Amino acid sequence: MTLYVLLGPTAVGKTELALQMAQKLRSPILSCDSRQIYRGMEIGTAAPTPEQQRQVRHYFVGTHRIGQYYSAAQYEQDVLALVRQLSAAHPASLLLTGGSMMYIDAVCHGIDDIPSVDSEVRETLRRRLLDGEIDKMRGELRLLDPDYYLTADTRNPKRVVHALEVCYTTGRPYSSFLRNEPKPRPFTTVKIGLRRDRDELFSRINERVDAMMSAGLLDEARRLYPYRHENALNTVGYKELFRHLDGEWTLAFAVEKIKKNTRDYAKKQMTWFAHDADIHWFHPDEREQILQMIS
RNA sequence: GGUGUCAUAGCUCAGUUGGUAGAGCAAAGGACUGAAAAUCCUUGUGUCCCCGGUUCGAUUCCUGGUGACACCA
Repeated sequence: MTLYVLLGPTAVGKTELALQMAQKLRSPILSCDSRQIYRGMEIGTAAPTPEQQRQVRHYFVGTHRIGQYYSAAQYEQDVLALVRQLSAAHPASLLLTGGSMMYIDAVCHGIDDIPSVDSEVRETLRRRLLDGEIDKMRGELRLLDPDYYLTADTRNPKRVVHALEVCYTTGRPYSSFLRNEPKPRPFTTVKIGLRRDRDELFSRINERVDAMMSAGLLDEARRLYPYRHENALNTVGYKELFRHLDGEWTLAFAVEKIKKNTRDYAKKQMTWFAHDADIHWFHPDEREQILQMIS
């Protein structure tokens, strides 16, 4: 079995090409997008339209309620289970597509098995972080997991908190769970990357944000406003409009911020992908070559 | 046409009592192991409008240009 992975920065043109690839492969589409997972964020996440979803069966789109916990590790498990389930009907190949870097790696490379964090521990540490105890927490991590402390970016509170969560939940150093070895998979992966010149990509991003606004992104944000503290909505396109709805920013300013933050996100994706030597790169217009490659 | 004000980074501007300059925004680079569209780190960008003068030294002071703006005609 071959798992084709179509990846690339946001707005590069994955969705359209994925449909054609899926039809050629006679595969459903396994979406790999940490925000399209959630229901109700269709406009802001540029989710595949109902029409597109009628053409090809999509998985992992709109499957979760906003507020439901989800993670890259959960995604890894879900994809592996789905692949097992689909392999009878699709023994030769499947198509996975999206731009969530960590989710892609979770599927292709694997995330080390780390016990689930106890929810009380999580809540306690979250509270302590809010109470400004980050320095104290750093000190605790240094004692509990000196190895990790040396290499970790301890200026990033998320890194410190998560490592501590695992230490306190398991009674073992966080780093003792890290093997960083590729996990065996029942498929081989072929990664196809889409890229464009930066100017070209940035124009597309700017235009797409305008298109989202015309399509009713502001109304979508209004509907989601009551849930704005959920992690799912800590997302480009919504967080900026929430500040507008709070009266902090003018609408025009919020829209400019969405464009800017989307551009930054795209750059971040490209930085991540640049280290992956397994990716075969194409311009989205090289459709024939890509379809050739998967035949 | 006259008078005045201004001219500094891609943009908006600060500053140098004369010792070749710094903020915000924009931009660029990087990290990333269970919330990753998250979170975190790093970095400049320069004929200081042009010609000349004074000075050891001018982006800064002075003469003259050029351009923008304002007011007066």
